[in-house]
Amino acid sequence: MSSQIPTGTTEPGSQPRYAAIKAHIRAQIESGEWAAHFRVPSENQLAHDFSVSRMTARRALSELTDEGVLIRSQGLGTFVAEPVPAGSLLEVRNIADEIAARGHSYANRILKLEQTTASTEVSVALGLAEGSAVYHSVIVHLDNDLPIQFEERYTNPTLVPEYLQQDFTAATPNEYLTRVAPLTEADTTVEAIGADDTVGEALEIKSGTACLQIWRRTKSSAGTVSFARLVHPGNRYRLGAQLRF
Amino acid sequence: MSSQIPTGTTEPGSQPRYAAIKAHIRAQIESGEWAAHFRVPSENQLAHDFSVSRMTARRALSELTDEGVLIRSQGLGTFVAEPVPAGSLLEVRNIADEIAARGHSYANRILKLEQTTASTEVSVALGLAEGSAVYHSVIVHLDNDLPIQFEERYTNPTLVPEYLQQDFTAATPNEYLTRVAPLTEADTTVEAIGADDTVGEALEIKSGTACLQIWRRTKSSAGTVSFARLVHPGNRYRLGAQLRF
DNA sequence: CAGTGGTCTAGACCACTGG
DNA sequence: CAGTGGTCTAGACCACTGG
Repeated sequence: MSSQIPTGTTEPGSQPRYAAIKAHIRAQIESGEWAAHFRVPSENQLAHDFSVSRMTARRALSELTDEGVLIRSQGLGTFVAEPVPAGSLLEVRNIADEIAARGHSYANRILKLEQTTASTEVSVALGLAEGSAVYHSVIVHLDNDLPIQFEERYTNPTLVPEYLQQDFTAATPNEYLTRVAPLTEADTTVEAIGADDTVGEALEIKSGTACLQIWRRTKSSAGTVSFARLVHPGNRYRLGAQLRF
Repeated sequence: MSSQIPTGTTEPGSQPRYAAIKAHIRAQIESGEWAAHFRVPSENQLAHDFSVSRMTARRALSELTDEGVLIRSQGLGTFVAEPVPAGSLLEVRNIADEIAARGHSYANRILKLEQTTASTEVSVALGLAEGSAVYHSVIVHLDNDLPIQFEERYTNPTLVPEYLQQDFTAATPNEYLTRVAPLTEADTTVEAIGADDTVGEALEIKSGTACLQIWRRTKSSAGTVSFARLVHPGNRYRLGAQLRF
């Protein structure tokens, strides 16, 4: 980092300077030198230490934040992030129970609870005509006050007419539905996505953060009960399964 | 975007300018105006259209690229990305067969095939003493020449002594292991991660891109055969399961 | 208040692609 | 060659946090 390099140029064959700074920070964390919650040097400090502009130091910190390695807070500083909890995959468990089983406190935020009309996707999933009335809820579930699941759910009003009258702060949709329309079948799809703006805001993470997105269609003996989209911040959740053959 | 705004300032209460540009691009894509493979305006064009500096236009394009919405190529331009394929979850299927089942061409790149010593994590997973000799392979699997899985695998040399002598361009590790040490049990963990630099390079995606990471420990009657880490680009892969109760 | 991160500018040089 | 995206600078103003 000592030789003079002209603007916008990188030494041939070497990595970009922001990448060198990222590597340095990762190395400190992996060696244990910088533990979780350790406050890493500020943008200005790194810019000085590595003889780069603040924008370049900033890029290193921003990318590591996007990658879940660091956490930034305006006015406070940048800190080393910490590891993750875990959930179940082959069962359809109630998130509140999962959290309680970990000995953590559970809470939620109800963002929407309304009747709406079925989009093409929702109508196909629930086996209803397009434009039919469906119930729609959006709830954020919190583990020790930290958002851990964004739940968007469409429910068949014929099978669960009382859905909108429930108090979901007391019992989650999963808990309620399991009681009134026992589960006989579930289709699940799992994928990784970058959070969009809506999800990012709800989960208090940056747009683009890697998230586990689970689509789940649940059926009871009477038909398809609901269609849910569950989004978990990648660094705050895992799914596990033990298979036997 | 017409009023003069001083440097570094945003109109109070409004979103940042890069966010406005992102929203505009998303709107074009969602309305169908810009289909997959459509070439979006260049950084300079957007900078001119929105009266911002190129760095600000660039930020909008970069973030959308990180989020899997766009694909960028130096010298060519920036293009609208397209939707995704899908795989299976409850079985342990051979990726080459999955790809063939979709009617696509399969190929792979063998990055490593070596003997090494077991780290703490690997020794625990395989039930060996720390520092024991283990076989290690790193292979990238391609679907129609597009990287779709980064497979890093540690194998127990006692149970599969011929592992390093195999030609994995002809039969994948999964295929070979299934033949010589039939599967009796598998532990699977699924999570979302942002790609690190190694994985990003191997999968030809940007560091930080959302990926599905699957940890899988496979056992046969004789013991734990191998411990694998499978990383899929989030926008190129899905896992599905149908559960019955 | 000084220090932090967040947004933004107007330039620069570079590697890479197609024609 | 002109046009594209990739890296980088040296400044600016801002909102926010703690003391």
